[in-house]
Amino acid sequence: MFYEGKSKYLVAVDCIIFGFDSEGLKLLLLERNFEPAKGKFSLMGGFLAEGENTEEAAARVLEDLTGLNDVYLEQLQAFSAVNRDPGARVVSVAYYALINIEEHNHASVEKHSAFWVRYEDIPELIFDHKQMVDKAIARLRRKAATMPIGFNLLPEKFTLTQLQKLYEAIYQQNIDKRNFRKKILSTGVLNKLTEKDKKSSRRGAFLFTFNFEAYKRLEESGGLFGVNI
Amino acid sequence: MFYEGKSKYLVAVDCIIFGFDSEGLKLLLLERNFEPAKGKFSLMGGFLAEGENTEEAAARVLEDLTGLNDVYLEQLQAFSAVNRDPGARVVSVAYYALINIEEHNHASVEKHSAFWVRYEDIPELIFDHKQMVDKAIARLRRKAATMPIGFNLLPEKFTLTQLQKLYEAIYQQNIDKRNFRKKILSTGVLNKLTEKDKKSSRRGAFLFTFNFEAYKRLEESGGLFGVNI
DNA sequence: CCAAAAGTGTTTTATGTACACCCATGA
DNA sequence: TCATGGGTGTACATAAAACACTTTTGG
Repeated sequence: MFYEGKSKYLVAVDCIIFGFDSEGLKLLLLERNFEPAKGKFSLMGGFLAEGENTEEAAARVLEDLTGLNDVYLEQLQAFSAVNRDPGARVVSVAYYALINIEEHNHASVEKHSAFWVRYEDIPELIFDHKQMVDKAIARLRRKAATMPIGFNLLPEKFTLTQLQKLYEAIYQQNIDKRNFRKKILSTGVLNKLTEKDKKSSRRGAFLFTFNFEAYKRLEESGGLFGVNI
Repeated sequence: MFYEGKSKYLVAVDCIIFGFDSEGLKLLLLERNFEPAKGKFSLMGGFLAEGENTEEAAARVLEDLTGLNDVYLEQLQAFSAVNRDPGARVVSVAYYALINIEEHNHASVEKHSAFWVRYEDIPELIFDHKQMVDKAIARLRRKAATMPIGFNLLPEKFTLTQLQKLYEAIYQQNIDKRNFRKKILSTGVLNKLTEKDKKSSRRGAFLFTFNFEAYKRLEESGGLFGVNI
């Protein structure tokens, strides 16, 4: 038989979980309370179970940790270096997730001894998890430049200033306010509400929601920027 | 022990092998001479062996098939649907490769009952291989728009017309000759030789080689197109 | 009345796009 | 001498980037 004699491997998923709040872009990390690498910092992961695919495994791990389902989840790639995990040969498929940091279940996070850390302050991570994070941020930057996926990191209603701060956090650079507004409004993916958010200023800032239909149209037409040959 | 009781899986690699010649963009496919799906068409694949990572496995599979090593090889992603392979549960990591179609070993290819097929004429493929091909072409298009990776598909020395035909094949659309030359030459990644290729015209066309140093510089500065926020 | 954030337009520059003719050569 | 592919430049349109002031309002 064709498959006989072939080696089998443990298959894991690891999740690079991005969040965003007033302090900036953050990652959800674990302090491992088990061997190997107990006490070190890592991404949240888990093993693939028989009845699920890796995306389902990642979603399961994510829901277990944050209480959230239906989050933005995208596969990065597989990591398969022979000794990447010193405890056993494990092939890991990395996923990155964008979640609304306000909505997650704090109790679940604490139960796992997980914590949010600013992107600028990421500690040393075990195995190849740093490499996964670097790939994830690169992917997020590329993706956010062509599609407005950043909305997944914000509450349902948000101000343009919040959205701009998010983009500034993702790209780690300042953006001109006028140009940013011009550009993002020209895409038509935002609905302006009559409601204002008065938390951050006396004058108040208009709230916006995300327009999913416009997003789909944008996606079909190839994104914010067409492919220039 | 942490890893105990976890299921293990067969891990495969599948290669989407792109080639290019005067007829256009092509894919190297196999007619399977073994079950399951004997007689159907598929990508070239193989199982992960214990001492190698998936990239090495893909390179091994590729060298076995084409006689080529040191080819452009990039991971697409893992495919892990539970029933993707009806013969067994197999998690497959897909790689796409860009090879110089003239240089491959024809004997090896024939030995595997493999054959080149034009991108426009791809037959029905087994399992999720069509999905892999679709992802691969999308990735190739995106990548080729930002980095001049197309050179991997051409001989060492090539004419601008050849290069343009390659881009036209990748994007399946015509490109204006003057604009294409302006743009590609402005990147500085081409070395113009004094030598001419006289095969395709009486006048002859100047040959170019690829400038790897300029490529690296371009890569560091974020590609042909910067990220527009 | 003032501090603090919200909101708004115009000019300049760079990049992309459309478009048509002459050149060199071998047969 | 002519058929064939090689090679070139300019004008227009669109998009990005730079840049500073006015508005609102709660304290």
